[in-house]
Formats: sequence, C-alpha cells, structure tokens
Amino acid sequence: MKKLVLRKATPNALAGGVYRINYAEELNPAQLEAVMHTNGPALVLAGAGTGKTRTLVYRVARLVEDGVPPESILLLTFTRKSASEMIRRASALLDGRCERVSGGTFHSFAHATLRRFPFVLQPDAENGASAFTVMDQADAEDAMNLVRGKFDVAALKKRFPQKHTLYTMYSSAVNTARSLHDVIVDQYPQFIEEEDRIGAVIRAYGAFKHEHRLVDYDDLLLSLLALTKHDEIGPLLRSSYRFVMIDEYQDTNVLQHSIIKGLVGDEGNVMAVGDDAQSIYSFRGADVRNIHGFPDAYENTRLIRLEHNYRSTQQILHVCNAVLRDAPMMFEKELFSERTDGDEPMLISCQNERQQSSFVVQQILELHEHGLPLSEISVLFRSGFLSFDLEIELGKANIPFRKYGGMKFTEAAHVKDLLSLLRITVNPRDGISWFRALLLLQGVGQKVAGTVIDQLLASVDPINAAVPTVTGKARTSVDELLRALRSAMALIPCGDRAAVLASWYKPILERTYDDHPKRWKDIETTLAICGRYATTESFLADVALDPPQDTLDDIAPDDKEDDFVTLSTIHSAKGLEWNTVFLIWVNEGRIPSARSAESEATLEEERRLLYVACTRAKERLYMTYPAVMFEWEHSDVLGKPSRFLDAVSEEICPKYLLTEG
DNA sequence: GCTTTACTAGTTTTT
DNA sequence: CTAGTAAAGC
Repeated sequence: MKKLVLRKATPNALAGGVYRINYAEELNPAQLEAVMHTNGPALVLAGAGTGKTRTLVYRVARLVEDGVPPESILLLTFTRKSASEMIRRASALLDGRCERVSGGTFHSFAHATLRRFPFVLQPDAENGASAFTVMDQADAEDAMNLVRGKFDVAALKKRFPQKHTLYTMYSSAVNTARSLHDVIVDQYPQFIEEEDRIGAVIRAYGAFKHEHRLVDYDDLLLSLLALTKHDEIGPLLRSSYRFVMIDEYQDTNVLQHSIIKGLVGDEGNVMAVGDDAQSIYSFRGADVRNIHGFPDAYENTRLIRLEHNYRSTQQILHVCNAVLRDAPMMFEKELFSERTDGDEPMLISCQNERQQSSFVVQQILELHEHGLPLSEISVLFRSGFLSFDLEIELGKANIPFRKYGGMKFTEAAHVKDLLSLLRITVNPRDGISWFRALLLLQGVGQKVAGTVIDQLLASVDPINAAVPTVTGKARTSVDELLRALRSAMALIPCGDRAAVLASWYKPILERTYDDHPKRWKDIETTLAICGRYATTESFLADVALDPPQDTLDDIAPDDKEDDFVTLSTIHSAKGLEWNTVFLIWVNEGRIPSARSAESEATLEEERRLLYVACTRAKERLYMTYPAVMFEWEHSDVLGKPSRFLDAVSEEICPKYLLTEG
C-alpha cells in the first residue's frame, strides 16, 4: 500500500491539478519557463514586443491559481498606466481574483506605505499632525527657490545655480546614491567653487521641507528605503510581499535597486523584467548596470530570454535591428518575427514642418478611410513641443487626438492656484502653497507674503490664527482669503470644498487672464474630478503622483470621442503599440537632441530612444523629417536625417521626397 | 521699500 | 508659454 501524504490544499490542487488557463498552449517555451518559475530570483530579458507584459500577467495569474494570496504579490512598474493595465489583464484571466494584487509605481507604492507608517517620517509628529503634502517637481523647485532667496546669491559676482539646477543636483545625488560633491564635480564643474554654498542651500531646503511637512518625489523613495531597514516594519513588509515583480528594470536607479533588495530580503522571490536596449531614463538616475548586475546581486539568478517578437513585421524589425547594430551593449539581441507580410517602412523628407504636418494628416485620413481605427495610429516625437504644428493641423482636419507627455493639465498656472488653496486646507503648514495663494492677492508681493506666512505659521492653528498685521488693501484681501479657507474646511467632500475655493478664486482669474473663460473651464474640469473623491487628501495624493494625463482641451466634457489618434513623446509611449506609427522630426539635432551631443552615454541613450520608437509599430512605420528647420541662433538651417538612420539601408527602408501636387 | 508691469530670452525626456 | 529682470508706479 502506498504511503499517504497530506498536501496543502490550493485552489489548483482542489480543481484536480488542472489549471483553468492552459499555460503551455498560450505561451512559448521561454515565456512558460518564466511563468512557471516560483521561488528564487529570476531575470527575464525581454526584447521589445516579445510578450513581456503577457508573461508578467500570466505569472500573476499562475501564482494566484496556485493559491498565493493576490495581495502578497507586489507588482512594481514605472507608470500607473502599465500597472493598472497589467492588473486589469490578469483579472480578466481569472475573473477578478487578481484585482487585489499590490503595487503600482515605485512612488505611489512608497506613498501608500508611508501613509501606513507615518511616524518614521515624522518621529515628532503630534496628534493629528501627521499630514504631509507630496510636492511635484515644480513645487519642489519653488520651495528650493524660496530657500535660495534667503541666501544672498544676487550679490555674488559669479553665477549661482538656478532653482532647477539646484533641484537636479540634489535629486541626482539622491537617486544615484552619490555625494553632492561627486555630482557637482561630474556634472556641474562650473559650480565647483560654490560647492559649500550649494550644500548649504540644499540642507536648508531639507529643513524647510521638514518644517512645512512637505515631501518631494525623492523623499518618497528614501523613506521607503528607510522603512525596509526599520527593525519592525522591515520584516513586516518582507512577510507581506512574498513575490516581488518589477517591470522595466532597466530604468531603475540605484536607490530603487536598494529598495527592492530591502523588500525581498534573503528569500529572494524577485523577478525583474526588462530590456537593456530600452533604457531611456538615465537623466532620472536610471542605471543600466542594475539590470546587467542583477545576476551578481542575487545569487542563483535564473536567466530567461524572450526573443521572439510577436508585435511587428520583419520589415519593421530590420529597421529596429539596424538602428541598434552599432550600439555597444552587453546583452546581444536580434529580434525576429514570423510576420513577413508587411509594408516596407518609409523615410520621408519634407520641405518644412508645415508640409510634414500636412503629410501626416493626409495619411491618417487615408488610412482611416480604408478602415483603420484612429486608435491604431500614433504619432511619436522626441520632445513635447515638436507636435505643436501638427496639433493645429489635426484640429483643422477634425481628427480627434489625445496627447501624452509634455505639459500636464495640473501644471497650468490657474489649476495650480486652485490646488494650492486645496492643499492649505489639508496641510495648513504648507508654506509653498501659502506663498502661491498670497501672491494672488492685490497689494501682496513676495515681502508681504513672507511676513504673513511667518506670522501664520507661528501659530499652532494657522487657519484660525489672528489676522496678520498688514495694512491697507492687503489687509482686507488676506482677511477674505482666510475666511474662504475656513468655510472650505468646514466641508469634507473634496468637490464641495473645491467649489468654495473656486468661487473665491474666480474674480482673481478674471482679473489676471484675458482668456479667462477658457481657463475657467479648466477649473470646472478640476471641480468635476474633485467630485469623484471622498476626501481632499486622496485627491491631492493622486494629483501629485498620477496627474490626469489629458491636456487642457481634451478633457472638455463634449469630447467624449473614444476613437482618437495618440500623440505622444517617445518616453510616454514606452510599453505601448499601434498598427501604424508616424515618427516625426527624425532630424539630426532633434533625435539625438542637440543637448545630448556632449557625451557618448547621452548620445547612446538617444539611439535607444529611437529604437523604442520604431519598435512600437506593428505594421506600418513612417519616419518623416523637415529638410528645413528653424534654429534660434541662425534662423533657417538645412535639416538632415538622424545619424542613427545611417545604418538603415535603402533596401530596408526606402527614402522618399515629398513634393506638392 | 515694495509691488506691478513690460520686456526678453530660452525651451528634453518623468515620478 | 513662462521664468527672470529692469524700470515704472504706489
């Protein structure tokens, strides 16, 4: 008689050992290996279009089918879009069971964790004072500027770094785990002499944040790292998240690498997925060495390669491979596809920008007439402003489009004004928001605002403190602002609170901007979004970490079009795909951008950027460049195609000249 | 002394 | 489009 063994019942085992999903049938061998991998570290090197997302999604489903509680799976990605997309797809496989998977972006996960254990950030937090505000980069730079102003830098003979540069220095030091000294020597040698003063400003910035309970993006990551090292919380986190998966690992920086190490601990159930050829975030501290060094960082790493491309036709892959051919890289790869039925990609020389826009519009109309949905078409470009002319032309032709990247809704001055007011109601110690709000008032400039803030914040309860000692016109307006804030705070729902503040703000808006009707619409849009949130806290957290992507015009209520062309920066297009891709402005000086010419490393990043752009296309790829482009210094300049296209032969990608008529 | 206004110059990429 | 600056106005 055979010995009987007790096995832990899992849903899968109970179902007779049969998975609901037939993994072997739906995945190729390499994908299947990754999906079936359970314990220990694994690195999945996945070329563009090789089913990276699919693999992650199926692995989540497989773990859940094997009885792993969804909330103990942590899925970290770089954009909220891809995080929710993955969880949505996994849930679709297993009727909703995967919805409780933990994760999001590094920053949003850090934020959520921080809210769970706020005392680590503020050991001295009094009761009810645990509120903190997350600043976006613009806020952080404003804060830096405020602090900078307290140092008498205008009196210096030499130039002192601007707020943006100061913030970048600080952020770069944090994200690459280097000292400020090293950052200045490496990247800002012109400021070596001012090193001490720069250090002092940045320290003062840190003190300012602490004092006003402000947290910038880097603080979120730093605090998360601190939590993983905490005696009690560290082990708690490690036992909560048994399986950690990170998408786009090539874009992690040293700090994020340490966070992962801290979260995974010795057990090492970590799966990193990425493609070193698609590393395009080094300006944010991303370090390709993270993915290259992964097998060294985790002992016994299982290496899995996905090379079979399911997305694009071989004709398009020829171009992608050619772009990458001369790139120095550690993980060799050559993408291949079985789809050999496609059109050849085209490189098109246009006379000028106007003609380039007309061409794209004309082609879109034609493709659409032949039955291609607009949602299968995208236009990609290196920098946000490169699409301005095209946006006008698309508008004229009544082609609906949505733009990703570039200026965000919440970055518009008038929207930021309203957000500042809301922030004060949540965190009355938020000096940056006070400053912005006070400057709105007539008769209040930087000086008066400064004194008012000092007086208000001296009180435990700034909102209900006595009206500060200012005279004249400023007196009544400060009074009115305080009254508006008080009545707003009496209301809890975010929509109601925002409405009170918006009506206070309306006359200011009308006085300040000639185009106030258009801007008031944006305010109304903001109010509509506020209405979806129960509390102002949750609304503000989302705005800072996951701003509504839509640009100002698109979000208008009458624009409920769901078939639209996507306009996107290449950065924002990562991980996405379309049937037809127009890549505009493939000029030398645009990609690579003129600014990247300084070093080999930045230049190579531009090459990978072009690679990412080309690999988004499934069937058709049009690359266009204006033969004449406008430059600041010398008016018109002859435009020539990007140097990265030199390796792309006429055979792979025929060249065309666009002419009238 | 401080605020407001009028002007100029310089624009990568994102959490 | 907006941040920074110089000069005019209160």
